[in-house]
Amino acid sequence: MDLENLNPQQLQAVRHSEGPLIVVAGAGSGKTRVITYRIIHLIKEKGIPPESILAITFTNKAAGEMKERVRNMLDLRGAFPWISTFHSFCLRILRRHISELGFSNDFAIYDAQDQLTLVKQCMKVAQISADAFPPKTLLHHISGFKNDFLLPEDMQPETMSYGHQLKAAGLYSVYQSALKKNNALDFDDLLVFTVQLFQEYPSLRTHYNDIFRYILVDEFQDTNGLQMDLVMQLVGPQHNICAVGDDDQSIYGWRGAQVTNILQFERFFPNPKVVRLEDNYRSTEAILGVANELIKHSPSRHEKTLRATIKGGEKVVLMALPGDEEEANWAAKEIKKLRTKGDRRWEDFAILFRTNIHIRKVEQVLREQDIPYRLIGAQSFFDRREVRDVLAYLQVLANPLADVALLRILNTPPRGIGANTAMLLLEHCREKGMQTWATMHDESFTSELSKKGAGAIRNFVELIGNFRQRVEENRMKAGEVLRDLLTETDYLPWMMRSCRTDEEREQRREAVGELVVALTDAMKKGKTLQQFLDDAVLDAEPEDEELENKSGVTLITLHASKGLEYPIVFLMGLEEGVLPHRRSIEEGTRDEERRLLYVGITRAQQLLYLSYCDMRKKYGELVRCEPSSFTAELGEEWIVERDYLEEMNAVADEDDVEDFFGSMRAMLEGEGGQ
DNA sequence: GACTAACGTTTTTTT
DNA sequence: AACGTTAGTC
Repeated sequence: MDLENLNPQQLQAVRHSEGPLIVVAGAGSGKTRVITYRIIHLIKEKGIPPESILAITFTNKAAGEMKERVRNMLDLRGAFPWISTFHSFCLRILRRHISELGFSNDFAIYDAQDQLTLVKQCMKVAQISADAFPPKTLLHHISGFKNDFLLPEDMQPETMSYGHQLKAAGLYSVYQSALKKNNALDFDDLLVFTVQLFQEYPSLRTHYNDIFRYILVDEFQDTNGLQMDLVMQLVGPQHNICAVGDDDQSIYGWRGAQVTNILQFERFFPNPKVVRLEDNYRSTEAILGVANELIKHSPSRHEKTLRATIKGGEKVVLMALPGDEEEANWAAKEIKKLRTKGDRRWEDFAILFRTNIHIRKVEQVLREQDIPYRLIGAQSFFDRREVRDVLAYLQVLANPLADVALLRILNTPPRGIGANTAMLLLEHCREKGMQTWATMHDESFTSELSKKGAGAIRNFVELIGNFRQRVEENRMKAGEVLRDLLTETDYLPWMMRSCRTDEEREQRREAVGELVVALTDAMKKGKTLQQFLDDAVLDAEPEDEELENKSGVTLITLHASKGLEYPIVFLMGLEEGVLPHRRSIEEGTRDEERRLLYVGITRAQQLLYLSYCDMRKKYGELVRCEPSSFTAELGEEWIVERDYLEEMNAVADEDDVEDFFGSMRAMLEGEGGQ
């Protein structure tokens, strides 16, 4: 293996083998390379069996990339390191062992929307007003409890002072038993139950300790308490843990991430070897100058400075604009100009924003200007209504207890089971403590209904039963069965009828078509319906090769941009209230917003444009904006401030002169002609 | 029960 | 501006 192109620090990290290792890796310091080389080094030079290496990342994208890189450097058949996200790792453990905790192994996973639906249901049961207590907030608190590994029975309401958290503590057990009744786990549960499993069954823990001799965790600054617990459990007595991260890039505090996990790593794993990667190979000196200047304002951090290996570079532009429309148009124009003059590809550009909502304006302008773009993350494929409907059908086929899914499709499309019947159904379930599916078979329930209602329920039960059987009988044809189902239930025609425009119709048809193809593919790969649904929830990016290969300008949120890099970056919306976000200002988490900006800046390789507006549309209304307070923290050395309006006026003046001569010429020519 | 129109609410970031 | 919820009508 060729280690010569690594710098001394990188080499140290790669070569270290026994005992805890922490790699503090600044942005663009070749972190991914170190991780990959380290894995390869362990296997090839130290003779470690690949399957005893576990690498954990936060996103599927990162996991996928790591797998890809390792695969390219390793021509192993069969044995391969286990590389996955925290959540999918836990999922695999739980699918095998969760029965020990009294759950059935075919549990469903609830995503954010499912969780919200369930919380709303629970709040109704517990008679909590959704007006006084926003369901989202309660859910957020429940998630907070879970991230601290607090179970419902650990709640101590008397220690809680304020209303929302207190209410959430009360709701927690209701929510948790509702999940259990639905045979479902939410995202956090995947971790909670795994930690619980290892806690209650030490032999199981030892078993996995024996399997995983070397553990590597990427983006360590983003681990929360629960994830730290899991890491501690997984790391056996040998303490062969390699944690890689950068406290300056900690941007998931709102999800319970604790920077102390990396800042005080030695508290968890004594006497770690510490390696710092401070040489940046990604960005110009100018871009790094701005980044370093900004992050100096960040309190309590590992002291470090990113050193530029690429000297000089164009100054970073800080542009003032009158409005968001102009901002988007300006970027579009600049991109077009740079592409032709600078011989760039569309893929070289990225537009970064604080929130998804802001991306829409840019998207619209790019479409108008015929600039191809790829939207990352924003409205995920799996968030589309028709996709969720179809997945709900599949979930009901896969898992008879999937109540949230069942209720979603109960009357979608309308089949005579209206609000009344649904209400009776729910009440009956609650009274008898029965599952929805079982209740629909229950004589004492159906006899309560009108003749019409009872008939509708009977038809529905028959329909689902019928298709469940058909899927069971022929897995390979699951795609076809799904298509039949959507036709026979009138779902597809019904949905098409409800579309207002042809474009919408086409999009929906496509989405459903893609889903059918994806299902068929998954079945061909030998996956179960269960696994297909797992992938849909946990890896919510569309598994769409077309989008992967699609060329174009990247539109992406700051959060989603972490770990990525682009030659030219436009970072928009540097306004007080946007970045830092209004909520962050209220909650006092400005420091995290600064790091978010830092992450954004360090994505840029060659050119960086920062911009802010005077006015921006908010809730469909024009609102005045202040430049972000962060703009004052960027230093002056590498910044050039520009004003769009002034430049336009200057250009207009030039145009006027041009116009004057033009009309003179026309006049003279006109005279000459006479 | 199904459909429509008006109303009110929403917005952080992700597995 | 866009979405979900609700009240009112057939």
